Amino acid sequence: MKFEAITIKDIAKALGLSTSTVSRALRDSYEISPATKKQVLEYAEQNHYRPNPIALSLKEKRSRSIGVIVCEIANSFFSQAINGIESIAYDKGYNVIISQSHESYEREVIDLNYLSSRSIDGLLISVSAETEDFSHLQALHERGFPIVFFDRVAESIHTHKVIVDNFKGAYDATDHLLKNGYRRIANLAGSPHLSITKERFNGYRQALENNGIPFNESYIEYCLHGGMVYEEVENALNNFISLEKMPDAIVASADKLTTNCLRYFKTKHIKVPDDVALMGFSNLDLTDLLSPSLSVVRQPAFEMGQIATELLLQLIESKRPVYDFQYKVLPPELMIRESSMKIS
Amino acid sequence: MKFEAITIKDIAKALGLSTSTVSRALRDSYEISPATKKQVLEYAEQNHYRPNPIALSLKEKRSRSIGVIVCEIANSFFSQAINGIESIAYDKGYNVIISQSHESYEREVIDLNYLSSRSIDGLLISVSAETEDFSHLQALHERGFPIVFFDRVAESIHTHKVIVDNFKGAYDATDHLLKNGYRRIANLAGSPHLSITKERFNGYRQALENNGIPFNESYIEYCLHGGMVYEEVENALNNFISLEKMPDAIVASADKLTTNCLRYFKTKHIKVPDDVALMGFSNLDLTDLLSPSLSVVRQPAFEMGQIATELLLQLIESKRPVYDFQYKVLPPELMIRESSMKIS
DNA sequence: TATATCTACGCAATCGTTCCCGGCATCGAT
DNA sequence: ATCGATGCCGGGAACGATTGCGTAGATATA
Repeated sequence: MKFEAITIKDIAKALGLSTSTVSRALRDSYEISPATKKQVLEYAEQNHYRPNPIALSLKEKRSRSIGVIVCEIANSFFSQAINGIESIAYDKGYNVIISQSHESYEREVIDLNYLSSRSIDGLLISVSAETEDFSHLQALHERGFPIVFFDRVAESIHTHKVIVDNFKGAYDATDHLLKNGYRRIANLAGSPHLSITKERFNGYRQALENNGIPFNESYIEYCLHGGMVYEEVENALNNFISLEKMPDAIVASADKLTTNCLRYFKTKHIKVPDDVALMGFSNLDLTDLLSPSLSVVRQPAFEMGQIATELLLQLIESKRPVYDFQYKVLPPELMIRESSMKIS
Repeated sequence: MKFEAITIKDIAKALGLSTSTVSRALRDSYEISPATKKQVLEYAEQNHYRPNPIALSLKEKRSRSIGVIVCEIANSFFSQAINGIESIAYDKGYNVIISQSHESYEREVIDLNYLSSRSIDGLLISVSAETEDFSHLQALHERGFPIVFFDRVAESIHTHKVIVDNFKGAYDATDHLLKNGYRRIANLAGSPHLSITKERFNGYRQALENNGIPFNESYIEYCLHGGMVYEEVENALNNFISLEKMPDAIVASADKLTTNCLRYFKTKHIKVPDDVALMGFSNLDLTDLLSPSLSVVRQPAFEMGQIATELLLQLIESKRPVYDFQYKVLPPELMIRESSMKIS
């Protein structure tokens, strides 16, 4: 099925004018007589003329659209971040093209190639859990392509980055559990390749240390797919509960880890927080309705999306190369509920 | 910051060839000598040459991208549907551009104008809760632009549509509540403009009728924003509980209605299902972890996205106008849990 | 040797739009 | 009457890639 839209040429032919005149009339140029303008404008209106954005992109060498690569949009944190991205992009007249890596490195590379071949003016990315090698991004960045990282960043690439204070988030969560009497606190961590996993682990560890609790190697388990696959959470938790000294509390380092953790305990009839307390990173809107209601570390996802987009557009619209990159760190928010209640 | 990518012209100039030769060499044409091909291919590889998709779009009069308009991506049903859309589009080499209407008619019109001005080859849409007037879509459709509706359809527009059997979903949910002993069943409905709201209401009403229960006008409340705004759910439920004969069960017709309903009851310390049972449409992955766990009508969102996309691509790639449109109705799935337990 | 055939490339148009450059009227001033 | 200014408009190149057609030069055939 062909959808042939009207062009400036069609208008010119119909009205016996040149394309230049029509173009100028449509852009309200002073060089065109009011009569001609009126004629052109009316004809364009009647025939639903819309400038072809593709032709404009070709001429202007910009598409006025930005690409976004995240692991999953069906993840509260990312869908909220995307809302933030969209809110800014929309205001500035940019289109947003979203791709999902589904936590796969291979897919991330494909998405990147797809997007970067000049159909987007810049990229916002939160790397996949599998990604260890950042050379695909590095290469693009070196050739001057605008890239801004948010949440999961590539430390080796020197550009704008927007993250939450993951150290503080994990520190505060762990500290809160300690204050509530828990002593054997485990860390259910995401992919070891991710910057956020390391930062969160460091916060967790520092809180233990500051409270005089020695770090126990068997109290950390990594989930390569960040909790996307239930079995990997199941295995990790099986390991925890089969320890002689089973943990009495868990700090989960990602959204899916937190909820799948709860699902595991429910399945195994392990009571939260009586048998084991739970506190995790999550941006779900429903954590207050869960059973038990979940104590969480919440990230300002919407704001992160907004700030990252502002930085990207700034990069895109800058006349000269930018070397002064920003590293924005936003505060997380602790929301205390039932799952981390004081030990009785 | 400018990102100037290499073009076929640059290669031609560097190698002392014409652009035609370079183009043909890159496409492995038989007309080009092996030596030249090798030279061109190597130079292109070294300099990261990628064909400019915008130039190709201009020439081929197609962008190989499709637009999607939904109310919110931060909604399980839609994010799952988008995953389905993406899975098919990706396989067929199409880009997906997502826009959110945020349940606003005005925003939907803007999104549509933005997308339709030839930067997309076709559109998948689930209309906003506010939308009563479909002329913006009608106009586009009449001019031959490929459109496929899913979930929330415009009845008056004759094109492919993919929905779930909303009547059956609501019928079965209501019937289930009746079988479990509930008699005063209310319907917390979404926007009265939406096709799905009407279909679900009809299912609800028919189930009552078939079980010999008269329909009570005060047992239906509409929420114009489909539950997006908590206050509107609050008002509706305030009306229900202030009735002399308060409902003993509620059928909620949308995701946000269902969860906000639960939130309301939790806030008011109304016990579910002891004081009032709850059953709703929802595609959340966490309904089993809520307190109480929720009985829901689940839609095959992923499959809906896939089917809608297949139909759209079929429309886009069809050589001649299509007049034989499909109306796919998929079965919903009832998931029974605690919130609709048998009356004791 | 003259003609036909084939190889390997270049020219130019095309997609829709913008914009520089130019040009033809008309008008007022000298 | 001539000149400059101004108003109004058209021609054509450019953006990047593809492709039908033309053709120079080499080789093969008669």
